[in-house]
Amino acid sequence: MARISKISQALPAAVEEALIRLGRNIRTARLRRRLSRQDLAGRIGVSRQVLARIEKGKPTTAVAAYLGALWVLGLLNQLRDVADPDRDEEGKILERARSPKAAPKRRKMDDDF
Amino acid sequence: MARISKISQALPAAVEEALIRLGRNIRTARLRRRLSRQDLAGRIGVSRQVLARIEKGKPTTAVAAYLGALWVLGLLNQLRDVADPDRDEEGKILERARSPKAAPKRRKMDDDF
DNA sequence: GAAATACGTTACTTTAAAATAACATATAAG
DNA sequence: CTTATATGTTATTTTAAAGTAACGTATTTC
Repeated sequence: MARISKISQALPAAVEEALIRLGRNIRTARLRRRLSRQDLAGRIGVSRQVLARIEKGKPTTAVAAYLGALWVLGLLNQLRDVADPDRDEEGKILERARSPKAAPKRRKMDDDF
Repeated sequence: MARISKISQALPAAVEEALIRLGRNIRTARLRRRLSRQDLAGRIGVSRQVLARIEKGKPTTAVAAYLGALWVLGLLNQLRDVADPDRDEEGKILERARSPKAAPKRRKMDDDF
């Protein structure tokens, strides 16, 4: 980043929580696998300091570092469904409400005699 | 970032795919909600150029920007389970194998006559 | 006790991320 | 046709992210 990026200054509480939880989870998964910070960081391709920041949930760290950690730990697949359009019920409703494309027209038109 | 951060240079294919999919999903969710880039970016607290990078799945963008987008779109909750220790079956197995704490000891010891 | 390892913290340097602005085109609205 | 909006692209400046190194302490291993 750089230039503060307002988002990282005034971080929504929900985002901060999500980051801290994610970092903690990554740490737990690392310890269970008996990997040192140096080890995991090396496999991800970052320095051990960056991994330390990830485990603390630092908001300004590159997304690829987080995902790389998940990948090395074999947990990346759990990200597949996140924001999946098929599961976005609210979004689907909004879209339907907007474009009634191919409404189940019954026969011709005005056949509601 | 800065200083290249090896991770973003030689990005594992799986991570790249995950990022591209995530960006595409964010874009889809935005369009469904009839939000312009400017709009969504403003609510996240980043410039519209940064949102454009997110939707392209740029690996070097701050994790908070991605999560902020999910948050504004109401999709952040889907991240709760990612890397959840309770769901990390592999990790749990590894941990159990290491510390046989309270192994279901049958009665005393050496009672396998 | 000595040596090795893990991890936390700090400081410094290098590099690029993000903000901002200015330009473009495409499309929708008037 | 004109205007407004949305998006894409590029360039410049500012700022801090990441690498690196050097400290520290705690724990483990010999």
